[in-house]
Amino acid sequence: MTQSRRTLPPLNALRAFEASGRRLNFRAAAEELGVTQGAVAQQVRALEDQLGLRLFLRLSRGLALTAYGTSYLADVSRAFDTLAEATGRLLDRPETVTISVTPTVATKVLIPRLAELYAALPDIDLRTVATEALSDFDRDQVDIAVRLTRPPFPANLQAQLLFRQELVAVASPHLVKGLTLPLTGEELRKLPLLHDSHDHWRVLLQSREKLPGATFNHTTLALDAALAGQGVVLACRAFVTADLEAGRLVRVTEETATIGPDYFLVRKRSSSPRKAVDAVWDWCATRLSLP
Amino acid sequence: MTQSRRTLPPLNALRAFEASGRRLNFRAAAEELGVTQGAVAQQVRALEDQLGLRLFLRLSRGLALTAYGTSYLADVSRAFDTLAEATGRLLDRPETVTISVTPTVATKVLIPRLAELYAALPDIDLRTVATEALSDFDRDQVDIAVRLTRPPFPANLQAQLLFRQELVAVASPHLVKGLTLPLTGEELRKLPLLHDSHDHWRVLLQSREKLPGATFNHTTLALDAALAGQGVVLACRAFVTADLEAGRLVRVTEETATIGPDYFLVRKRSSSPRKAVDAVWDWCATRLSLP
DNA sequence: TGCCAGACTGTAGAAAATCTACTGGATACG
DNA sequence: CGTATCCAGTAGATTTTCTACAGTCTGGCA
Repeated sequence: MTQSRRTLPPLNALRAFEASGRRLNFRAAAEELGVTQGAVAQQVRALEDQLGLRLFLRLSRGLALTAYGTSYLADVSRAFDTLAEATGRLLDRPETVTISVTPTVATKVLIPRLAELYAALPDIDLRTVATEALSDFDRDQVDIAVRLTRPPFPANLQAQLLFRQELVAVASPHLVKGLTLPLTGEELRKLPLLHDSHDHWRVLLQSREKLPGATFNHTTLALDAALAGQGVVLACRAFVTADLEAGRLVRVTEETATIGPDYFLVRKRSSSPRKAVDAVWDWCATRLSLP
Repeated sequence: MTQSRRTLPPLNALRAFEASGRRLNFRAAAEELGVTQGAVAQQVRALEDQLGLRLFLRLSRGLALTAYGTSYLADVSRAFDTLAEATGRLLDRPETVTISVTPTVATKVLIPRLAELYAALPDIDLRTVATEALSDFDRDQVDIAVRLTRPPFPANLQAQLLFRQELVAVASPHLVKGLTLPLTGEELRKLPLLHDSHDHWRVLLQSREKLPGATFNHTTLALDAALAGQGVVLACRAFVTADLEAGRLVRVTEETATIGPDYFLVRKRSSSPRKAVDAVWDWCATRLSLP
């Protein structure tokens, strides 16, 4: 078997034989394979030559299989069917699309819209992977990512801007009850400030010093704290839109600061686009960007 | 299915994947396939690219199959096994060798030596086809032929002289009982002459006229008539050697006439010689030629 | 009968796929 | 740390494959 693996006939010639045997006509087989009649005839001739026997009888009008050809065709067809089925299964596998996002994007942007995604693309099984950083599309079997990045992008990546980091200062309405909004800088500094690992307060307040206040390693945690009335958090507008609309948070100043880098939808360019990935990509591009 | 036949991945890439998956090492797979490591890696990369998913995890030291790779490998291996088995069956088929000869050669030369052939090559199953003319090696699935022909031969044919047409006049000893051998031309003309379709008597006797006597459409029939004492036949020495040695026939004159064309062993040149055919060819070349 | 259409064969040159030969990066092992 | 052994990636060479076209053969048709 190992032996015969090495002496397998040219596979493309086998494919030509299989098609020709099914159609009993080189021209039809050629059409099916997308080549010319001569190419198929040549391949089959080479195969017969290598095997040292005729697979077809050449009739004046078409082909007929020899006894050898008939039995060989049955086996070869079976093998190609196996390959076709296996490949089909591989490609038609449950349309799982894996999206890799930061924890904050997951909590604040993606998860709230999952129901909508499911309604729009019911056949797609989305796997959400929340990690701080994406190491490798292939290794992690990730189809699409949302990442904080900036151009230029490597040629093998496709990237589309989702939203910029438009920072707004927000707090629970309970925290600022009795104060007039927007707050002045003076008033703001008196409130507890909540920090995430990006520490954008210094940018917004143009402060050189380290500002006091609780620190969280994920923006989403700082936001949770803000929702709980524990302070004012500076967050990307995209992450708080829903909470603002629902009145769970309020903007405490009118200032905004847009800083880089930006949130991009990213994927690897592939020569064989998967429909499900395309669909999720398109959905993300429209629904995850700010209106 | 017809659909997926068209979208089958590149077959050579599948073969590279199969070997790599078995060995879990591109270099080993490359060696098995007789190419370089780069070639295999390239093929596998192209396959993964087309399928749009990773089949292998590239580890620092070798490869590991992904989940997709594992299940795909099983199916692809199965398909290649099918092909290998089918091809093996086709090539290891009972070693039938077909030899096409004229009826006379069959009766007088080949069949008397079949036992010897079987003793020399017991694993070979010889199929003897006796026909007046050979139309087509391929069409008739003929491996070797013995034919009356003359050079030059087409480049795709291999030919080897077996024996020339050395005509001798023979008769049953009963027919010439009482006569002194060799006969004179005079005496010869008084005996019944047996004719086959070649009608060589006119050559030997330098006769312009049509000579009288029974006519047979095969030399072998004329010889049978001679054996039965019905006349004198002019036949190729090669066809009567055994009967002469056994005393069933005697030469009635000492004259011989060698005429063209000659008997040649002929076969089609093939890029994939079959051992059994080679063996029969060699046997014929030595055993069927005159000593 | 003569001729055309449609089938395959065979071949030379063009086009494409594949391979080789490297360079380079990563990791395990002593 | 240096060495050996993986795999990745690339450019150019090589080989394979395809196309285009000329030939041959045969059946059907006027």
